[in-house]
Amino acid sequence: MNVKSLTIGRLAREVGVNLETVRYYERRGLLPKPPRSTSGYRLFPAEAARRLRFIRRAQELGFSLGEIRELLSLRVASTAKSADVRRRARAKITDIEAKIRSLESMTKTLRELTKACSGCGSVRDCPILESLDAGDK
Amino acid sequence: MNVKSLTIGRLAREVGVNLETVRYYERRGLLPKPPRSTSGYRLFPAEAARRLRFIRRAQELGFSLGEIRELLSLRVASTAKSADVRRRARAKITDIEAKIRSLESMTKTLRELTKACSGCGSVRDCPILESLDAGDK
DNA sequence: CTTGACCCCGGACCATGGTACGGGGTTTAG
DNA sequence: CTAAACCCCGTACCATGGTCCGGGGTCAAG
Repeated sequence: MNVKSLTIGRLAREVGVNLETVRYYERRGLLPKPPRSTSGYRLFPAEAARRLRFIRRAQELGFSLGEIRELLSLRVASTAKSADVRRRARAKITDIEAKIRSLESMTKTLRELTKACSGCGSVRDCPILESLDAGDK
Repeated sequence: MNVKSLTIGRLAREVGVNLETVRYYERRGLLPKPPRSTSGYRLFPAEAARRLRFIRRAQELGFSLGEIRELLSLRVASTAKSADVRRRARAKITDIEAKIRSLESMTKTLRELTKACSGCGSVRDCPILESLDAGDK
């Protein structure tokens, strides 16, 4: 209450997730355990909302909760050596760049598809459709 | 056997997935039902392997099997109107571009993190760590 | 001081995406 | 011709990521 804290219900509504999901993430260690009011209510700091949004965004990008925990731990690992954090961050960068390349090859193919089909009447006449799964890096 | 077909086991090994997974994808409509030998064995065309690799890659990028089926259907929808395929392809392009932007904001933050920390001895001294979840688009 | 909205917790339940099992036929190398 | 290796199918089981339930306490408005 001292600064500007959120109850679990407010937090969940603000971010647009189920209340139970917030508790679940806390159990799984993705959200730090918040302080409690005298009656036991969770009092989340405002930044918990940013963290929660980050988690959801990362999930949509194909990261598992375990991987997301790793990503988040990069900013929290106060005991780890800087060199270790850098190494792990670089590994993540490499992973993410591979994802970006895959996604770019998908959009490229899809763009060719929409362009090449502009003139066709029926899709069965479009040979370009054959190429969609060819984008192996 | 006529052209160059694969048994389910060969296909699975070639792509590096479990044999049961191939059957599962067939049930879910992600792989077209292959012709069968007289004794009932599946005889997959060589391109099934490409399709299977596409599926796995798309999964790593956060697409559900349902979404992947939609992506794949763009090249197969022989009854659909070209205009419809174009519309759906454009929608997918928009989705994918949003993913790319999210991933880019992640790598950007991670890169700042590795750069800014180059001089720090211990991570607790690095204020830049605070920024990791700030990349809201 | 009650009523409705909120919170607590543990445990049951659910959907997705597989993976394993097991009884039975097939194929192929020796 | 036989054993190993493969394939068939249906069904059961599993992990992940939630979601719901229900009995009970709490808080704020009227």
